[in-house]
Amino acid sequence: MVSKSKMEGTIGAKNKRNILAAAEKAFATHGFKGTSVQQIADEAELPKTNILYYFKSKQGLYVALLQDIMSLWNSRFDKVTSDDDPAVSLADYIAEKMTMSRTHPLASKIFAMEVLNGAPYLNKFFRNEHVAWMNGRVAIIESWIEQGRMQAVDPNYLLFHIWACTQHYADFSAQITSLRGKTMKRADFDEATRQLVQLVLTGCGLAVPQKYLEKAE
Amino acid sequence: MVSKSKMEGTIGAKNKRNILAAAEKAFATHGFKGTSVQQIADEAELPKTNILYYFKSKQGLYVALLQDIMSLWNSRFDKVTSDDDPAVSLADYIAEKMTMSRTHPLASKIFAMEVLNGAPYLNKFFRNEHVAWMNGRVAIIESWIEQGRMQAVDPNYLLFHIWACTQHYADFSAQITSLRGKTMKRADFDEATRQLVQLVLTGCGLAVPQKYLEKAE
DNA sequence: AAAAATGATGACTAATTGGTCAGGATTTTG
DNA sequence: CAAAATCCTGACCAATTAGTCATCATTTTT
Repeated sequence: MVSKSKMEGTIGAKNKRNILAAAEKAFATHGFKGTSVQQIADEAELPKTNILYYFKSKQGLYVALLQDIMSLWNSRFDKVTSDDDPAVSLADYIAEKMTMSRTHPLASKIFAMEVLNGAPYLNKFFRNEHVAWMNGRVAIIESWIEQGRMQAVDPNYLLFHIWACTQHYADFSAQITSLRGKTMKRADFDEATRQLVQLVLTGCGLAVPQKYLEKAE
Repeated sequence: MVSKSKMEGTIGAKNKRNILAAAEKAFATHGFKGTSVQQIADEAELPKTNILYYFKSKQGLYVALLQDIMSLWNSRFDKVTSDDDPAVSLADYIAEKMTMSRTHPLASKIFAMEVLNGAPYLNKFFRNEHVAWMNGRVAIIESWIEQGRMQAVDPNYLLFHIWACTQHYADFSAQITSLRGKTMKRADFDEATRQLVQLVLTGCGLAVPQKYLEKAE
């Protein structure tokens, strides 16, 4: 096989991925303090010392995982412009975030816990990239409003509310499952997406795009 | 003073309140595992053993605190009937929950953490009182819809979304503060409430009650 | 005021846990 | 194949921490 040379220690990379996946599961269920390196080792089926070999410390592993998670937050909404359609753009963004909650609930939970605890490892990120992102998106939404293409709502609060609702399905799944008596399946997420899109778009004086009106994608 | 006899060890009650307040602060900031009994003792300005004297164990203290917190969740919305006005009832409920996030953010955070971790101590509560409450409220909203007084939305998801948005202001305050560059003051909460009421009520095809339209209460 | 109940606390213990280290195995490179 | 780099791990250690216990102090009750 020729595909090895500079392929960056395939063995190490594989182990790191395995450890990160195990850490995600453990940290999401028990928090940073509540998770022992031994638990992660058991989950990864590796001896504890091997975890510390690849990541200098428990904290180092946690920070690496957090970075991994933040990179998942990228979205098509990042590139929306004031020429795009507000209804479609917002609806798609909501749907995208709902999909994230369905497919990466653990990542969402770890992020939530980090923020709950005052975001000690994210404050730098928040104050830099994140503020810039926010300013950009707020400007787009404001331009839609100026163009008379949607109701005058405060874009900041609108975004907060979209995040709150979409992330809720991952973060509060225990409560939702108890109340419904059954877990949220793919179809339930689709219905929740439709309900949320309807609520938000109607609330912004926008027509709901066709594809969010019925049982289809 | 005559008011002592069966007043249930005023001294003990006072200490318990003090300890619970200290525990709330500590648990909200560091989670259950991340908080040591010593930290709570320091916060309460009492020797550690005194904490263990009043509450049998760290877990016992945590459970007592959790019960305290759950009792805060009671609301006027619990008693709303199908004869009440949907717009006013929902708007007031949203406002009430927003006030809770402003005045009891620590309680909200502890609840959120508990649910994030799978709600091990709340599952019983969820399956009993909480499900009953939910069924009752869903029935009321459905009756409003049948009476043609509001849009046909799924009441379950509507309630999830109201909780998500209102609690978000307590649970994610670190992120919100970073993005805004300043903390949410009373006036900001009022504005957020107005924005959310407008979003949800309009989204449900309801007119926004007068008192949520301008800068007044 | 004696007795009983409640409140208070320092000293100690057993268990957990993050991390080190020395030495060995395996893989990659020259 | 030899050397270098990377990978692997058992044994061990120091720090933290929940909880116990014996003892003493204060308050309440009789």
